[in-house]
Amino acid sequence: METTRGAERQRTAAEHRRRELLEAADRVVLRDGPQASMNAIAAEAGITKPILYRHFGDKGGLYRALAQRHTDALLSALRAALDAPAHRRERVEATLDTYLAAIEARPQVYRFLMHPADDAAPSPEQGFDVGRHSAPLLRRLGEELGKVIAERVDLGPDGEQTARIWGHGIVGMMHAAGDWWLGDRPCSREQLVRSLADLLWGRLAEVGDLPGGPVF
Amino acid sequence: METTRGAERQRTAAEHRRRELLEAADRVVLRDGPQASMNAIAAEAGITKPILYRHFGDKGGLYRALAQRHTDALLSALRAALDAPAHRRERVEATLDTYLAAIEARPQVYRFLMHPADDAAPSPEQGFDVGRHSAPLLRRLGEELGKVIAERVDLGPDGEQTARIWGHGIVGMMHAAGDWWLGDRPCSREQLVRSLADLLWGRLAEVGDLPGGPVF
DNA sequence: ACCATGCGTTACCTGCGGTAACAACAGTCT
DNA sequence: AGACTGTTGTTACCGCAGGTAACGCATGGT
Repeated sequence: METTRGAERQRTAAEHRRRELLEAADRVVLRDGPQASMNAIAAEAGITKPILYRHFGDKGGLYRALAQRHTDALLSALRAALDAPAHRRERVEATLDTYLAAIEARPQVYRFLMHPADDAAPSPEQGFDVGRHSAPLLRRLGEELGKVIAERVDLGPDGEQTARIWGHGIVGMMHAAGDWWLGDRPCSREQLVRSLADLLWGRLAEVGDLPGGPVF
Repeated sequence: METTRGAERQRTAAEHRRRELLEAADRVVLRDGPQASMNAIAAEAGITKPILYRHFGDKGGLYRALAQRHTDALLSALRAALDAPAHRRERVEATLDTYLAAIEARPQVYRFLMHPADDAAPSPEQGFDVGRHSAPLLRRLGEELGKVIAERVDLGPDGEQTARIWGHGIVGMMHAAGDWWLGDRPCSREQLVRSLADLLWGRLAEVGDLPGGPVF
């Protein structure tokens, strides 16, 4: 019964191949951005399209596999920042800074993760399928952060719901501010981090009106 | 010299035509989502592709024109909420609610605005052009809100910078939370609005730790 | 009468995602 | 050994998208 060992060897070989293909895809995405074509990826890997399709099914499959690697990496970095032994404010600042540093270091990857072209199947369903399309990374980050908040912070009844809302909200804040900052570079990373943390710390509620504002 | 009058009449006719085309495109986008094809739009308008291209240049042009209409509409609604004569907290809640109500009412339009396929030109520039691609609507909203904050709130030195950061951050928060909420519908709109406003009001900084958290 | 201009068409090109259909080679079973 | 099976790779193709060139046809100014 040599089949099992042979099958196993073939399986590990396939996984190895898969990793090679993903690395090639990575290089192309890093170069061409999110609209990298399957042809280009296949060429970079030194093979032709159908092999890619045999390994990943369709473009969405490849992109999902590719995205998961980076998402996992980013998530573990963020978790480290969230888990640091420090006060809450410092942890929040560290998390923001980790995210911003990551997108600053590899903008093309970030761009790919956030805007994976269209991916989603044509989905002839009539119902609103809004949401499934948009950057799975954002969703995952939001859910993850929501879980962490729910675990660590005492929000009373309905706390879990609130924590999820906050998780998605904070991630969205981080993302949009980071996206804008990465484009225009209007200030240093430190200042951006501090301002966002200030926002989360309720400074908006505390500061006074300027003259000429509404009467109330 | 009849040319001027004739030219003028033709110009207004062209503008009229343009509006008709935009309305047809609107209908198709409302039905097919953001991946509406030029062929489909032309068919809906009762004409053929080249006319569309003569009017709007390329797909990006049409989509930009289409987006601006909706963006303007949404922006004016938001401005109304921001300008209401009420306390800051109420204005913030009203703004959040206005946005959420809008995306709830017409998800396909919202989806189109946020993810206009690829739009951006192939841009052979080498430098990172990150940012220009992603939803111009988010940028515009962020800038707009930043301006309003800078006008109304006293943030001391560097206030304008801070206001812009906050503008983009808050808009991103609203957007991500709204996107998630629209997909999963985990709670009522009122609760979402209240939780987000709470977040902006610094509740994250105030609430206590749960037992079992980090030692610090 | 003439011709410039704008609206509209048909027919085409390119490049994409995706899929047959077939060639070559490994190891397996008898 | 030799037939059998499954994996790896190829070429050639389909359908559809965005985009364009070349041509008909009306209209209105000179």
